[in-house]
Amino acid sequence: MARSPKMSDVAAAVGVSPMTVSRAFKRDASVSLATREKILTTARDMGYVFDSTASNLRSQKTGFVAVTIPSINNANFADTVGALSAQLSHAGLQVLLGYTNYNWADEETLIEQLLRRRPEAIIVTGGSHSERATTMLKNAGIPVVQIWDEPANPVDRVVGFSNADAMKVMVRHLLDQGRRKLVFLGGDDLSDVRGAERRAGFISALQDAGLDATRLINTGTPPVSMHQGALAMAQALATYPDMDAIACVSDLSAFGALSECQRQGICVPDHIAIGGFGAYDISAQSVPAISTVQVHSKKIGELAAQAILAALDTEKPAAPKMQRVQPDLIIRGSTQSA
Amino acid sequence: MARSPKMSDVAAAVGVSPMTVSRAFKRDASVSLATREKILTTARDMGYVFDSTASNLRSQKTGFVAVTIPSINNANFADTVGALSAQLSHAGLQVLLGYTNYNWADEETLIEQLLRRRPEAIIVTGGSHSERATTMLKNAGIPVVQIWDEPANPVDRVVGFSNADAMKVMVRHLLDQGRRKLVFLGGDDLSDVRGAERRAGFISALQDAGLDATRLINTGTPPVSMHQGALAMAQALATYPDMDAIACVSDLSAFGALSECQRQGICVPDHIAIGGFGAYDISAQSVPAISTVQVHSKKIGELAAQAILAALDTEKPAAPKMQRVQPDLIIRGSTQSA
DNA sequence: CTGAAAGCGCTAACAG
DNA sequence: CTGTTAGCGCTTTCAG
Repeated sequence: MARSPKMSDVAAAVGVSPMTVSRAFKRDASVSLATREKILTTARDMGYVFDSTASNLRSQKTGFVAVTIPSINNANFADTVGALSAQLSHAGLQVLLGYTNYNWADEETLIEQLLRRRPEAIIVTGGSHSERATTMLKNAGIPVVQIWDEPANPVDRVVGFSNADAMKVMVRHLLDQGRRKLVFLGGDDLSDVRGAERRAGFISALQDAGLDATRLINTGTPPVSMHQGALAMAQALATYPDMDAIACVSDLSAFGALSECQRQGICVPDHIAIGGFGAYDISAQSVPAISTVQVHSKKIGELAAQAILAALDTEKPAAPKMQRVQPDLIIRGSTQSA
Repeated sequence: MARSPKMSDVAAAVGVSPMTVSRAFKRDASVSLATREKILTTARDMGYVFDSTASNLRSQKTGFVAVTIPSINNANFADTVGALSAQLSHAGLQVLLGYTNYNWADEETLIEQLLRRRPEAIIVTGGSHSERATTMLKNAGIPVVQIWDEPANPVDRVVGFSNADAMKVMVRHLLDQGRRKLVFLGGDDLSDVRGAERRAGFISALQDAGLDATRLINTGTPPVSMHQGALAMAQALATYPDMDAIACVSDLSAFGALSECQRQGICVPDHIAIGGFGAYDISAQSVPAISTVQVHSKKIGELAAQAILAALDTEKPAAPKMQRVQPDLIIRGSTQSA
């Protein structure tokens, strides 16, 4: 197969200048209807494929928005990215996605790799990064949005919430149900910043209530799976036989905990109440359904996209730098008798 | 903030030619150790960020591998993409991901968008596409890998399996357990090619056994959620009160079906056996655990990456065009009494 | 509405 | 090991 045709090849075939072909490929550019049609038909017949790499260099616009998430295999982040992609694609922007593996070093490398591609904006999950990563973000000269967190020192824009406060709401609900001997499952790993914040919220809420806040079960490195949740629940039951409630770092571990209870013949919620986090599908479908914290993953994606579009559109007034997407408590059977 | 520095700015600051700076940024290029170190330090101090867009144009290499999946929110495809990304990143290649929304028209647009970015290879999920999409893939002049399917007319390379055969194995297992009144859940939508194939496998296996193969429950457009699975199960129970087994298009719908049985007080597997598909985490953790078809999502990603790397490396001998990743039946409590 | 000239920032190719 | 020259394929800019 021969070298793939370029714009000048199409131009020669049609009998116009390359510039006219270039215009024919833009929505708004002024080209006569007949000429445009002829160009597009000819281009298609020749198998011409527009070369973005050249366009990007000359126009200094790539149409990329870089996005980092801890892991691709997480329904919450997937929802955020899905909403983000959908919104941005309307504006002709494409998501360039990368995974940090819940790891600062990987994140730093990733951010550098992504910035080399000259994205027009960058969205990072989380509010704490290595020093160099923070510097790179600050100096990138493009809009930066931190999501899924509420950083003390934001780099630029933020669309997030306080993971600690969200967990406090769940703990207070468990206390309202009369539970007093609470255990927390997960969030011990330093690399899982949001998990650690949820754990801190658990501790803080119990201390406020004057209750024992030291019952914490470790699950190791994130992501915390259903299976790890089940193992941790078995450990919790062995360590704290008098426990009457457990708050889990996510719905996945909560479901693992629930299934472990079922295997051991422990009744949920009568004997032990289980609280989840994240409003994954599983929490609505399990029997009993699991009470959880709805974090509005899609909404975060939508707002982040809008923040980007507003920042990129110099015509529009600046949007607020910080947008809080307040999580909601969803009460279900796992914490409340029928 | 001033215009971001370019290579020639770094070169001027260090007192070398831009070419030497360029070489300093390549792993293997020959530059004296002292010079390279000085260049890298100076570049960092200046906040220089290498510009891939220029490099891509000049060297005619982008380092991108385009990948299409139906939906980002699917643990199976996420596993495949995760394995793919990990393998390719070792070779300095970055995944450029796009979603087809289980839709041929969207896929066609997406493939065109991706090809404009000049990826060095493209991996598409599924083996059937619009005519124009197929043409674009064939003419792209880069390695193409179709995954998760076994197309009758492959475009180029394939890493997949027969969804119909995989479902047949599940149906035969149900028959071996003495079940005779089987229902299939899902796979009716034309856009879900793999679901439709599984359904075809169900029908074929039952016909081979001389049994009624007409008990099919529709679930509408993919992806089929847990909730849709539960609704469909309720419909199945109402329509076919004498059913003794149900084969589901995925573990998610199987879990929805299981939870619906639990809500209705129907015992699984004693009264009804439930078969899933995909070996999602949920199938191992539910009570009872769900028998499923393990499709080796990660392995598919790894082999696809290797196929790409082999195709890109002209030194290496050509890998086989078609690689079958045979699914395995996993038998658990949902189809077999303890 | 269309065209000509120049150049985006980097690197292939060649020279030393 | 280092430098020079030219140009990747498109689009900005300026003319007409």
